[in-house]
Amino acid sequence: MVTIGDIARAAGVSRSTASYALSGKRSISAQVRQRVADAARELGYTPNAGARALATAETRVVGLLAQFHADEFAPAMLQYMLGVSDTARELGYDTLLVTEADGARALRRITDSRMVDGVVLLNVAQDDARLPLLRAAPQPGALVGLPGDPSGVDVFDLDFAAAGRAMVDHMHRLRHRELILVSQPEHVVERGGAYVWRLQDAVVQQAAARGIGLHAAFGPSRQPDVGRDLHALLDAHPAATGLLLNNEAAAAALPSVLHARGLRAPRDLSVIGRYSDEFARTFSLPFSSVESAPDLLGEMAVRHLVRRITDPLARDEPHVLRLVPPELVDRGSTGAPPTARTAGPGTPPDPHGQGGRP
Amino acid sequence: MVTIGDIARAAGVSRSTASYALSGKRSISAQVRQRVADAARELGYTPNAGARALATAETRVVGLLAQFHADEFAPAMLQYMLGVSDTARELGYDTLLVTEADGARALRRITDSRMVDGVVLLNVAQDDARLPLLRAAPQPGALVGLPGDPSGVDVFDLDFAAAGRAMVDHMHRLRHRELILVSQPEHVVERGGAYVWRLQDAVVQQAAARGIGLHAAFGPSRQPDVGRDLHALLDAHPAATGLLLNNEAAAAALPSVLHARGLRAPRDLSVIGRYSDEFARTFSLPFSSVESAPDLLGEMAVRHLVRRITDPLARDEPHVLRLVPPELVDRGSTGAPPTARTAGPGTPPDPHGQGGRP
DNA sequence: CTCCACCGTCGAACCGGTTCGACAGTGCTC
DNA sequence: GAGCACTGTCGAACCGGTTCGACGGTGGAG
Repeated sequence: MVTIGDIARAAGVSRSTASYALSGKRSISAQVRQRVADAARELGYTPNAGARALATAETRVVGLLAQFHADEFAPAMLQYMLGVSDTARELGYDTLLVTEADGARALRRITDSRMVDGVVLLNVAQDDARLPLLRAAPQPGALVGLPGDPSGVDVFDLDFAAAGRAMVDHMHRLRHRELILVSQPEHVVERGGAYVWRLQDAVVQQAAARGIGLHAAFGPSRQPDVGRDLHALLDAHPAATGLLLNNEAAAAALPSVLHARGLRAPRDLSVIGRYSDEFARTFSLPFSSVESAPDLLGEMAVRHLVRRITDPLARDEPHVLRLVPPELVDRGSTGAPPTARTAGPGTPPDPHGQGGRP
Repeated sequence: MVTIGDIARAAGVSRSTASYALSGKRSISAQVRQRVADAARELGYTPNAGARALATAETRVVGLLAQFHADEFAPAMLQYMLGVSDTARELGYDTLLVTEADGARALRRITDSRMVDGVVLLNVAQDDARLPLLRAAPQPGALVGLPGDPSGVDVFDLDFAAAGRAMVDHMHRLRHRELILVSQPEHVVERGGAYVWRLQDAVVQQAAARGIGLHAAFGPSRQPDVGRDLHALLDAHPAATGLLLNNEAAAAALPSVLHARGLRAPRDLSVIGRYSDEFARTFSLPFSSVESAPDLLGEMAVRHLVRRITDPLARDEPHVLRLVPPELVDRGSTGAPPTARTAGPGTPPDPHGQGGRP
């Protein structure tokens, strides 16, 4: 391999001069600078990353810790990963992807060995085992996902509570009186997927405040369960005229379910999901949704992370906790409720009698 | 940070002795070995990755080059990535994820700077710009995807030709006489996505050999185009009784299309896709499919790559080109053809008159 | 008892960069 | 014309590991 010594020899200068000529950290005569640049180009010189890391104590690599659980919807994760990776590259950083099941051990490995200058954690749980390690690590960290204790790191997430309220309010404005909410699988909640109940609690509260009947359920993340469960929910609550989905798999399965039941949105049922526009287009999902903005969140996390890495002043700034406001993308799947959801006989319009607002 | 010098001092030995005690590359007395191990554990010693890379000329990192094109179906890529990443970790390697648009430049960067010990290329095109660079690089490389010239690297891919023949033969055994094939968007082919025409050519040939009528079309990769195109195809070829899909987006959109037309598989139309079982479960796809085995392919690529990295004998072994045989996963979406696909009036059973086999 | 082999340990060199301090040479000021 | 500041370059040290060659000490063979 070609080293800086080779460049120096070719340019007829010392190694240190070659280094300064390339980095520009000291003034170097124009002739020497040119000779060094020419030599580097001709010999095809690329600095050895390990040697540079050793000398400068920085690697220009960020760690990306993604955890994949069997009961979660993996494809949604890809968009976060791309947001992180693309932004990192734009800022001159490479991305070390870690998908190890034991995220805490992996985090310790890459931080202790100084493989990375900073770390982005995806899919952060309420009480995330990786967090204490990250706080103790010498490298800064940024999270996508809000943990119970956000201290010591920069946190970025969708404002799930506001998203829940926006969903309910949208339905309320259209005069819906009874809604179904399908959340993520209960396992996700048990594991600490706080965003599930952040949205759910907000939906429940806002529905109560608006005098709207609400049926909240956890949905599976896989077929055929998720389709079966959707059928069961619609069977169980025939008076519900609106469906809120905080579950990508349920959204993906819903078109088949609706068609099987001869229902159409928004004629028979209004539907709002919570997923990205990219996701909707890729999977042919015709439902309005609260944009989850994975690429944006990944990008924000990396930008803040890199600022903390490179700007010595930024290292001691107070940590940010940024919840991006939800944006409802209208794909025309909501409208006024039908008088009764099914044309079938005897379905009462409001069997729950929760009444309207005063 | 704690270095091997700290360990050596704590254990009362020299740095070299500490190194040998930890690596076991020379015989060391049991007492010293124990003292060093204790010191390392108590002080929480982890070797500095950069220093080790500099000294040993290996990083224990593999590069993963994934290219995302706007007109391709991104989620399918995730499974390849996980296959690579998980297997690499199992073998003691970390994964440097590169999603840069200019894959050739990225490849040069990570190989020249010795950030990686080897490279896996995903989504390899017929005439892939990254390939000449990879052959010239000092690190070994493995591909997922078959290029025009597979020399100098290990290649792993699904046997798309065999997959095409298997699809046709399956339909032929069920006595279908007219089929539609939906491939990837034409842009994918133009860019060099050889797998598209490897499957398509095989389907065309095998159909001709079996005396089956075939309508081959490129499908878009996004909604709403893909749904519209499926409708148009079914309109244009009312006599076709079987549908072959080499296009994930089309498979994802098909359930809605079928329901909208009042068709059911396999009663009215037999369907075979080409995607992974994981993919089918995640996206609620009820169609039989040729398993594309992304995790397996990623795993094979990494295993061979690591063997070439670590085994000095393996470096000079002839390169392998492994096409894994297709496996048809039966989800019950194929059956005998109906006498006519639609119950509507006047659809001739075999308007193309290609006739059966002798 | 001597010689030799082997075991366990150490010091030094090396990997390929970066950076600090020194210093020769130049041009300016007074 | 002496003193000074500044510019451009160099040598050496350092980052934190690994590894080579040397060497003292021990035990066994002859």
